[in-house]
Amino acid sequence: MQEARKQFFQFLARKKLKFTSQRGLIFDVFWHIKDHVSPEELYNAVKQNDPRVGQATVYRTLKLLCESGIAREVNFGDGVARFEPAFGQSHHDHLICTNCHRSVEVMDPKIEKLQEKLARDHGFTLTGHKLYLFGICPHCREKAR
Amino acid sequence: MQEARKQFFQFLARKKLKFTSQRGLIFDVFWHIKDHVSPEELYNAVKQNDPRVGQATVYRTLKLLCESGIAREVNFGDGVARFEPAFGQSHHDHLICTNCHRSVEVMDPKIEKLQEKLARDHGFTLTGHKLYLFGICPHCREKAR
DNA sequence: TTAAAATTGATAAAGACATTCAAAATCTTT
DNA sequence: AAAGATTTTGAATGTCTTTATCAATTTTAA
Repeated sequence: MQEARKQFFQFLARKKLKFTSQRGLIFDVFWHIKDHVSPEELYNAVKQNDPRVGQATVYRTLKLLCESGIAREVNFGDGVARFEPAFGQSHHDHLICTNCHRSVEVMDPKIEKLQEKLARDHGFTLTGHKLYLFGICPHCREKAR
Repeated sequence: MQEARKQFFQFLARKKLKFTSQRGLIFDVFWHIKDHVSPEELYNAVKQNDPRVGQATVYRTLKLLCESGIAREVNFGDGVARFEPAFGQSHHDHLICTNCHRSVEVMDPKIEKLQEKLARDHGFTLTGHKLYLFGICPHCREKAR
């Protein structure tokens, strides 16, 4: 059994939540996609495996996945929440093309360090952050010419 | 007349949009608050000056304020859009307490520079960014003990 | 002043997500 | 393994934010 799956089950056990086939299925489908999905996209993917699963269950399970550290919510500013695998994935931020809306995962340890320091300087204990860089990707810039 | 107001009017003129009393009032109230406001908060504040203004107009004007560079949208992840003055204000990001939801404006030129570089390294032309730092503020940490 | 065009406000609509609740599934105890 | 307690589920409904519609009004250019 994969590490992530185990972690999710352990989380459920710790919280005294029940292990249902729906939760297992939603985890599997989510984990298999390996990309950002909106709740609706995930719901559609899950339905292909079991059409009887309701979308409320997908929303509920997505919340559990986040709480257990398996998923992470990202928000590109288009009014739709998106979720991506967080467990075992190295942390990263997003560089988003405002033209074609595609995103690239980026990461700079120096920025992370400075964020820590910035928070500390204000007396905060940093628990997380979200950084979105918006710009025009090379592809769109090329096309614009 | 204030600089910001002038900029807003010039924006309207440039876009061949009309100068209405509502737009003037919404600008004034927004500018006077000098803090993040949700559309609803702004709507309520505007109503105190003129109860006949509709909330659709507030939403519409808020969009214009953003387009004209007067306002900037921020999103603390609580499902409500918030807007803050952007004109004449130096750029900053937000450090948000996940416990009491209060926010502090922060800024680090080194981080800004590194963001530029990060985008450039991926061939992107950076047009903007949003950075949210989440943590526990000194006040809440103290109370927790 | 008048006509063309944009704007307004009330209302309805859309869209994402949360809640409700009876039925079903899971877990615990025996 | 049966029963009882408890949680979860799915369908429907509700809520909340934001957007669209449209007739009436206001602004602006001529």
